[in-house]
Amino acid sequence: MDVAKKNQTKKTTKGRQKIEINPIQGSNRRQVTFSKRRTGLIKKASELCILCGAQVGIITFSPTGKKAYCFGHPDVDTVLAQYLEEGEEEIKENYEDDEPEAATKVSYKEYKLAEKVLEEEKKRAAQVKEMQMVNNNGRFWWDSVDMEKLGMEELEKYIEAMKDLKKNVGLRADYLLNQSMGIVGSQYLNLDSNQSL
Amino acid sequence: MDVAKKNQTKKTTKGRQKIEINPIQGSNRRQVTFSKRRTGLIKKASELCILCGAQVGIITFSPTGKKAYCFGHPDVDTVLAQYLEEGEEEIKENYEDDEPEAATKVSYKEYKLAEKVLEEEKKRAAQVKEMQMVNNNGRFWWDSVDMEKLGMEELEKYIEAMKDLKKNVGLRADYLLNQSMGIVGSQYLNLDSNQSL
DNA sequence: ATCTATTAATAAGA
DNA sequence: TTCTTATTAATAGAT
Repeated sequence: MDVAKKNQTKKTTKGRQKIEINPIQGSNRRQVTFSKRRTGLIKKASELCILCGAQVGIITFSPTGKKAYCFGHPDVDTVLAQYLEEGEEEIKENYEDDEPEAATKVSYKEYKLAEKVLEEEKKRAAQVKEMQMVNNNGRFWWDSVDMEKLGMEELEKYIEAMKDLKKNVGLRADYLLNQSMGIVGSQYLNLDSNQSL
Repeated sequence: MDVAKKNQTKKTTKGRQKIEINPIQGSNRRQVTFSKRRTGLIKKASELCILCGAQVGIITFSPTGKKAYCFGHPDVDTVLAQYLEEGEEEIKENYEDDEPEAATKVSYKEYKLAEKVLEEEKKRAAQVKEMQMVNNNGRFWWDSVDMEKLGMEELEKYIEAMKDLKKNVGLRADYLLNQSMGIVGSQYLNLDSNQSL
């Protein structure tokens, strides 16, 4: 504080005021606070990473707007992947007792997340062009009847196509598996193909 | 501060000291700081949620130990799923122009995440018992030769088994698809089944 | 864990 | 959003 300000008898601001931690009503004030505190949160997180060598991932959404503000060290996706892998470890532990029932002991968080990703994949897959790469006149490449009629060269091509597909879109293959079940079902069993698996 | 302490001329502590944000060397001191600051970080996050109605997800790993300390509002997986869906939206936008090349424009973060999860699935799947549910004397249920020999009842059972499997473990089905490719490959094409797809 | 002297974050105002 | 300040809140070091 410089001398001029020190000599002022009237304080220029009220300074920081004590607040209760309750929802802020004014939307403008709320947005300002969100901005300030989000910055502070991420600063704290980065300090934690540097001081302690920790890995931290943060994702924030303001109530209005769908924009995600993220922080991650080393990066958000690495931390997320480790979080998911931890879920995998828990499943492994569950298998140790070798009971058949162990198969149903899947962590809820893993299942829920996989389910959401899968749902998105399914929705979008209908519009995807390269789906036709593994579909030959409506027959999928593992369709039992036609499989053996294919020459080695053709079969190899389909397998390569499947590999590329997998490389490019990851979970897309899951959709194909669903489709195959639907096809077998409607062909032999008259199942409703819209039912959710 | 009570009167007795007030009258002491010697200060009882040095109080908070200024520190530089650099890696803490002593592992004990580092662990203490991690614990304190992790608590502080999560407190700040919860305040942000309440004050501003924000959604926040935090995942932290200390450098030692694989334990994840998480915070989430409404919960970690909801926030994660929204983060992933945001990636999906970006992909959808890429599809708008209907180019064939658009199919390969998968967000790197989505691909990397799916890849990691998939890798874990593959590693562990070899040990999983219920794999045998879809395996009949070494033949997979969609094995072309034997498929048509199965009765309706048996086939239906296998499909139900597959559905349960899918319901329980989400991405596990991907492994089966890999296996099917490996089997077809080694049977007809003499591919190395250990190659990564 | 608890204690404080001190630094750091931030509410309000401009 | 960015800046200022008075004040509250977080925490480093020690116990």
